Amino acid sequence: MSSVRILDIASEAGVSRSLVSKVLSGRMGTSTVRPELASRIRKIAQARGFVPNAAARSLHSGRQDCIAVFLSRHGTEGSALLERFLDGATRELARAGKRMGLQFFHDEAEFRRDCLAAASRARVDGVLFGGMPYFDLAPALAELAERGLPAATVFGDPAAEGVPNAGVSQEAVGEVAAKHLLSRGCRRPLALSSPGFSAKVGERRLAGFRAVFEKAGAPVADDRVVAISRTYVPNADALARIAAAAKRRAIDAVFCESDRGAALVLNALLEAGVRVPEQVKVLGVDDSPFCTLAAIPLSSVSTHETERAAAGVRLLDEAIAGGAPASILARPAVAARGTTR
Amino acid sequence: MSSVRILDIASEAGVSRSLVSKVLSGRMGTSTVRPELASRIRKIAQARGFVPNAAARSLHSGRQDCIAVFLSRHGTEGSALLERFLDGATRELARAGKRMGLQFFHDEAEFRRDCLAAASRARVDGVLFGGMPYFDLAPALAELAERGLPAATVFGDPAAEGVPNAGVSQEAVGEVAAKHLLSRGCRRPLALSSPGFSAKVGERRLAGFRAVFEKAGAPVADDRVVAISRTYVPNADALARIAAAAKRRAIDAVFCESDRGAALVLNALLEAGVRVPEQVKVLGVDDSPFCTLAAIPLSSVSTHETERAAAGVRLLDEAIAGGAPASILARPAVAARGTTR
DNA sequence: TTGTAGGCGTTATCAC
DNA sequence: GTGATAACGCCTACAA
Repeated sequence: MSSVRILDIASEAGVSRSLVSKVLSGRMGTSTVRPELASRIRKIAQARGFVPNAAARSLHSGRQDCIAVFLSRHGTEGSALLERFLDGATRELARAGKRMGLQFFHDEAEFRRDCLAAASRARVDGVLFGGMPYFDLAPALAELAERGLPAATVFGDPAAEGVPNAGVSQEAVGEVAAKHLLSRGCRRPLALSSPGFSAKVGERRLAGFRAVFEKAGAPVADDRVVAISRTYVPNADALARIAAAAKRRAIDAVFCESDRGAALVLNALLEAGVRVPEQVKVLGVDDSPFCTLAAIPLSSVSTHETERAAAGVRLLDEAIAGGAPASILARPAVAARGTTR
Repeated sequence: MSSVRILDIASEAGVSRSLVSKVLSGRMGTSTVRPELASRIRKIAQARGFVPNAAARSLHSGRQDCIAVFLSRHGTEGSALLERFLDGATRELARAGKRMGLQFFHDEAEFRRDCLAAASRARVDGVLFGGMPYFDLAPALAELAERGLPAATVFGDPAAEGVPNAGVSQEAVGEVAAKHLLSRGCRRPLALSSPGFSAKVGERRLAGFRAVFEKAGAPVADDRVVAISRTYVPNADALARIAAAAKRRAIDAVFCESDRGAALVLNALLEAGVRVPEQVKVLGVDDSPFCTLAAIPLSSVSTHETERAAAGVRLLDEAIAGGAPASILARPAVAARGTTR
């Protein structure tokens, strides 16, 4: 019932525990074994389904083989952002046989109370952050560093100096979006821009977007940039103005900073009798699962969340191993669907 | 840098390790301490930020304080099912200071290769299942039992005898849906029914649905039941037939077994010029986040995934502690929105 | 080529 | 009231 130990295998094989340990780990040190004895030991271990006790191994190694994973849920409902993050992260963790202490948080208070309290070297080897933070994590990251806990982030932009991040170029998000719309013949795009969080995500995406259109000889005038709130969703007022602009043919595309926003824009356009994509094309960001369920399947810029999460785990592992890994930057890509056909 | 140990506190307080351990754990056994000494010890521990070493504690207790969480992703993209599951499960795990080994799987092969291999008493104390399984898990559960690993499931229906489940009454899903539509004046509903998995989820939801309408004197004729595939999504053909039925006023409501399906039905109806909800009401199941993003906000039956996941963790904990917890059954509830206004 | 001894940090039993 | 000691299972330097 209880697990098989090295001692059990040693007894059955009539050898010492150390020999079994060495043979099974493959690290013989200064020792040697007769090949036949080694294979007999391995066979017994296999037959009895030996798996090393995680706690004992951790106690010896001084590692917990467990990382804390803190995910901000801010503005992520339905975007599958977290699900994709976890898909990538767990794949990488499972490969390494590591465990995790997963916690979600919605705001700073919750973060300090529930998450930070659980981050100790006596429980985890490091901390991985994901989701969409909307408060400054720098102080928390400094506190973790003080506790000797390595950290890594999977955010669009790095959260603090010295903390490796598996990010995505925000300028590139705007650039690939613009290039895609240009290739579809758009010349008068409207861009929804949110202030985002401290790193000015929105501004930089917008900058990339505008730069491409500018270079193509079709600069995006200020009256075709609509500021939206931090929730990345345009309000009724903004939607009405967008629909009106579309009706009078002042715009031929809408680039939204989120799929939620894009879905709402799409609905508003259709309701106003605007034909999508013939008259106006719509492009979102995140490549959310519900894109395929929209009245017209929604095109969207993917920021490769799954792959970045896996990369984040690897960055953290490097840091835990004592390295000083550099942040990485993923290239976004457009998933083209009905709204930009 | 490295964590503070009991030994460190004992040195500072000028007492033995055992005394510190007893005082901090509050389990004094046959011992006693002077209150002032106890509080001095506690103060030192607090000041130095003492957190017991998880590995050492596990080694002593024989527990890993870690559970395996295996989530089937089958048919869950965008439904937020997994996200909600994890929200509930992690909250409960964090409360108990437990870790988890999370793994996603898509099919049986992946499950056997990636998940089952990681389930050992030497690594985890038990196994929790969630998501939507679409193959028979009974053999796997039997194998876990053989390994002495307790298991619990968070499925609609129990997956195997003797494995506690935090479920939801499938009949009740149909019942609350029917009652809701009845209360909105519907008398000629159409029901989309999928074969679901082995436990005949679809049939039982349908049975509950029909029973309520039958009792209300408006039985659901067979020609108003449309069978759909296991993916819970109607194909183009089915959508066309539904729209046609709606146009000739043969139906006044559509009850879908999933929000994905409901979203597609809604789109098909609107495209065919059917007014929703005036002419036909639409009701889904799962209360997915994208419900609020549909052309008309989608009403949906919630099966309380978050709460059930938390309950699942508690069931598993009971089983790990040696108990034989009974399965529980949640009552679904309707989240009423635009499509059943 | 094989075995012994000791330590990782915590807890529980028992002796003082 | 307090402390010494052994045990959990694994790993490794060192002895034989």
